[in-house]
Amino acid sequence: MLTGSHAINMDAKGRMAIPAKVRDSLATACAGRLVLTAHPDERCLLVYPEPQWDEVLANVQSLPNSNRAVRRVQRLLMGYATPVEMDSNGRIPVSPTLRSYAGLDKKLMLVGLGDKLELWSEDAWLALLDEPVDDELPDVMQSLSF
Amino acid sequence: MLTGSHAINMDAKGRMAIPAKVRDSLATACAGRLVLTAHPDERCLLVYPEPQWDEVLANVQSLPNSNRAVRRVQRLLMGYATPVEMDSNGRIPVSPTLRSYAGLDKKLMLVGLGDKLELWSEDAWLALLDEPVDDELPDVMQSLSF
DNA sequence: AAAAAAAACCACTTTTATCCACTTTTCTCC
DNA sequence: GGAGAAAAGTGGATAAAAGTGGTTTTTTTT
Repeated sequence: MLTGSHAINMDAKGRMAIPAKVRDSLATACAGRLVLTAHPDERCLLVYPEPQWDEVLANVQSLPNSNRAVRRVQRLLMGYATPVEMDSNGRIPVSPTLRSYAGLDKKLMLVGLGDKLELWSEDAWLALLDEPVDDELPDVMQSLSF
Repeated sequence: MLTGSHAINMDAKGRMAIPAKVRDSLATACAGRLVLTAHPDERCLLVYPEPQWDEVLANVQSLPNSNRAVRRVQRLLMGYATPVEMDSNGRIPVSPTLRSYAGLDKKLMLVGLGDKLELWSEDAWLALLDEPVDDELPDVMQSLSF
C-alpha cells in the first residue's frame, strides 16, 4: 500500500530519489519497475507500479475513440507513458517532457494514493491544498465520517 | 475510549511524547501501532489506532474518484497517511510534511475524540475556540442536549 | 569517428533511528 | 504536608541508513 507524502528534491540531471519507505513498498509491488505518465485532469504526474499500469492501459485502450474527451485522455495517458527503473541509489530519471507537463523544477512532492503515486511540484501541491472546494459532494460522501 | 486534551511539546527532532494515559488506552486499542494523517477540513492531524484507520481507508478508497472533491479527500487522507510506532520512551516522530500541513511547531494540543485523536498546533487550537460558529446545525443536532 | 547524452558507479554528507542518561513531576506512605 | 520512590518526560550521543553530488564509462547520434 502506497501512502504518505514526501518532499523530494530533483537534482540538476533530472533525477529524483524515491524515499526509502516508498522504495520498499515498490520492491514488493513491482520489483522496482515503474511507469511515469501525465495525469489527465491535473498538471501532475502519475507513478504506477508496472502491473497496475498494465491494467490502466488495457482499460484506456479499449475506450471508443470516436469521443473527443476519450482521445484526449488517451493522448495524455498513453502519450506520456514512460517506463523507468531505479538506479543503484534508488533514483529514477524524469524526462524533460514529463517535467515540463507537470511544471517540475527542484522541489517536488510525492504522494502515495494506494495503488499509485502522484508527483507534484511543491508549488502546485501547496496551491491545491489552499484551493476552495466548490464541487457538490456525491451522496456517498455526505455520510462519510473520519 | 480516547478523551481529554493534552498540551504537549515537540522536540527539535520532531518527536512528541504521547501522554502516559493516552498511551495506556492505545496499548489496548492497537498495541501502539498508529497512523497519522491530515484532516481534510481543518489544518490539523488525525491520529488513528491502526484498526480504526483500516476502516476509514476502506471507505475512502471505495469512493468514485471521478469527482473532484473526492480526489481532494483521497489526496489528503491517503496521501498523508503515515504509520508510526512509539519508541522506547513512548514518543512518535512526526514527519516534516505532516508538521507543515498542520503548522506544528513546538507547542501542540492532542485531543481525544473517542476512537481517534486530533493533533493541533496550540495556536490553531486556541483560535478555533474563539471562532464563531455560523453553520446551520444538522437536524440530529437540534435535539441534542448536554 | 567525434561529440553529446545517458546510464552506471563511487564517495561523501546528511538525516534518521535507537539507545542511554538525566531531570522533573506525580504518587504514596509516613 | 513532606520525603522518598517511581514513573513520566526531555535531551543528547552514536551508529546505521538514506540522500546527494560528482566522475567515469557506455551508448547513441550526427
